[in-house]
Amino acid sequence: MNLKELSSLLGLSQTTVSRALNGYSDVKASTRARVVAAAKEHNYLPNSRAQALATGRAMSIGHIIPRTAQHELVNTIFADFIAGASEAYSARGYDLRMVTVKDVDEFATYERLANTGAVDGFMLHGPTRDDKRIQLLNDLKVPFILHGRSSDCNQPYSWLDVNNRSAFKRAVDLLLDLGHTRVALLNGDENMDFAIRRREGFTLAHEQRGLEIDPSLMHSNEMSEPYGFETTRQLMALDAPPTAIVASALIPALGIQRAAHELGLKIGRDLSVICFDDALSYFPNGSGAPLFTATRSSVRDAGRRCGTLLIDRIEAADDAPVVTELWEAELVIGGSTGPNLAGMPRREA
Amino acid sequence: MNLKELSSLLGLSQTTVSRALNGYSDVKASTRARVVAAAKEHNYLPNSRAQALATGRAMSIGHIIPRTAQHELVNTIFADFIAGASEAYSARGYDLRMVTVKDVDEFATYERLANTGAVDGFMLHGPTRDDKRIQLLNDLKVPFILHGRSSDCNQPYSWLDVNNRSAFKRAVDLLLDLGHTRVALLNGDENMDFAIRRREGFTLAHEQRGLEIDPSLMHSNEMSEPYGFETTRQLMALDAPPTAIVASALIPALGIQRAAHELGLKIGRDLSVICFDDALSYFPNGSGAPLFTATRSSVRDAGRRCGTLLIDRIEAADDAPVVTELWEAELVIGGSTGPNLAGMPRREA
DNA sequence: ATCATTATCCAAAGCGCTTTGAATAATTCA
DNA sequence: TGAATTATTCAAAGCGCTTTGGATAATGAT
Repeated sequence: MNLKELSSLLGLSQTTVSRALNGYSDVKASTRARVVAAAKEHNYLPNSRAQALATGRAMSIGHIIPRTAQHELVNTIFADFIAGASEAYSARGYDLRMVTVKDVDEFATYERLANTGAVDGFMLHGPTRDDKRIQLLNDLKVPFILHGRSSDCNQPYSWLDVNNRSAFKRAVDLLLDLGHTRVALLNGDENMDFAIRRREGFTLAHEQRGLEIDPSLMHSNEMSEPYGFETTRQLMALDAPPTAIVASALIPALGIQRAAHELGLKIGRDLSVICFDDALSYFPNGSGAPLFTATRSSVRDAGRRCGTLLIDRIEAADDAPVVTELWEAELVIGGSTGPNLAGMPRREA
Repeated sequence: MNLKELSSLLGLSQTTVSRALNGYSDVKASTRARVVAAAKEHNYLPNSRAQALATGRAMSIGHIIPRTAQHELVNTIFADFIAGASEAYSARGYDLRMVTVKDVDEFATYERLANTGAVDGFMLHGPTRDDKRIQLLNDLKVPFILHGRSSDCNQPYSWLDVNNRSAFKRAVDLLLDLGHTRVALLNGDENMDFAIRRREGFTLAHEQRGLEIDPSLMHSNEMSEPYGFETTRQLMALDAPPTAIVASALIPALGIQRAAHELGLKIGRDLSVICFDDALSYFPNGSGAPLFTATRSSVRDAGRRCGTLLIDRIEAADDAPVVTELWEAELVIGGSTGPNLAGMPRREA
């Protein structure tokens, strides 16, 4: 059933039927009612390809995921983020078009999707320092929003970010207040902007108290469980091991925990741990009381909000000013932090 | 730049330019070369909305994700699966259209996407016993494929599944061979078909040796870390606790591990654990030697293969026979399994 | 040299919708 | 009552591609 058939069935023009269905005010109420009823009865739905061509709107948002050997963006955090974004899209009649590409094709893919009109806008994941996608998309004049920010980028752009610097500063402050003096950092990949800012917060907290940071305590990598595990073993084998660790995510924190257990260290007593908790739905930070002390911000909520902001931009005038939103993470106290005991963790052979 | 502009620029008809670009043999080689060069030079790309309307092909695959209060499909496993599928799509020029819907709207959304021609086919996630989506999509005459199977469904359908029954049977066989007699099951949500089959394998292994299963050893839930943790605590508090556990995923296995540590039990000595390992890229089962003994099958590979099979079906004749593929999981021996010591795990106060 | 092929190219007709610009009918105003 | 509004409806022109069904020119066969 298409428009033509439906309208001839009703004895009306395609124009009237189309306008009736699209809520224009220039069709009589009784006519609209007839049309709507007939559409429902015959299960008529406008062909979205034709609609897209006629309106110039694809009603879809592009998410481009680069594939590389080492860097894996399709991860847990990403999954929750798009779940949130997708909720926002559905609510506004848009949907999510996801394409994974070899990293070398990434730019070309943005260009293709924009120039072929396959999408109305882009969601940008995992921005790096001075992310070149920003300039590209500004030049292409296509709406987009960053989840995160891009340090050292002097182009205008819209973003939503959690205050990673203050989150990590607060985490370190808490540990220093507890008497810890050797705090390790298990950061994410420091090509990523969020990791850069987290390191800044980590550093700032130390600086404000006039503390030097031992470079051997600072690590950066993809946030996997083995990364947490192995780095912790390495750290604890140092001549002066840390008494506390700040980790960039719950997953490496689990690795830290495993290493601690193996070494006979009790988390929260012999070793304090604070992690960033993205509040992933299927990977809660404990049930009830938080397992880990954490700086928490729901990445799913962020996705939902980013989706809404992006669609607002798509539907706004081309020259609408950029929007920015900075979220503060919440600091939740769990069982993984405690005072520094005697300046050295208790060791058991 | 559109077709019309490009062709007038070249002094050719739209027909010829279009056919040149689409590789038809009725255009002179030198003409094609000119056209291709000009297209490249002017950065011409056909408008995909117009193309979709003219060809009747959306070049996109639908993934519909229901949202419910309890059941969360957008999880880790799902993320890796779509990453794989998406690779297959990109390779064939398709992309992935994902929409999350309230569970009550799920069927209507399949219908809408199919009837509006927004997608060319569907990927079905997380099939249940007698999954009603199969009949719906068969009636709609739209290509689709299941990742998994649907017990008790007598409709024809294409699927790719890992042999969950044999995987769990082998896991239990191994434990029984090691002398364990009380083996617990931490299954996934038993509304899901994969969980049903895993339980069958679990049961079958016992039956073949004439062993009764204590119902209090069998659990079923969403596969989260706290689920593994709490269930293990519960199990170990029984009068006759199990000496081995089979878990449906790595994530609850981590919870098992945490509980074991808390109880002073050493995994692989006091408590044996085997889990199903979906080989998630960012959540490896240890690095190097496997952490857990596991039945392993890459869900990402499955996604890639499902994507290819689905596109094959989309591009094949409407009456092409269904395709099915059953993968055997690999059994990898890690450090989490060992012989049953004295029939009772060592307990430490 | 004539007719049948083959190689190239193109005009025009869709694909199924939205939207513009008018036409017509119904009301309102003076 | 006649002019001016206002309310409804519609024919036709796109949107930018692909594809059908010829044309026309070049080549081959007889």
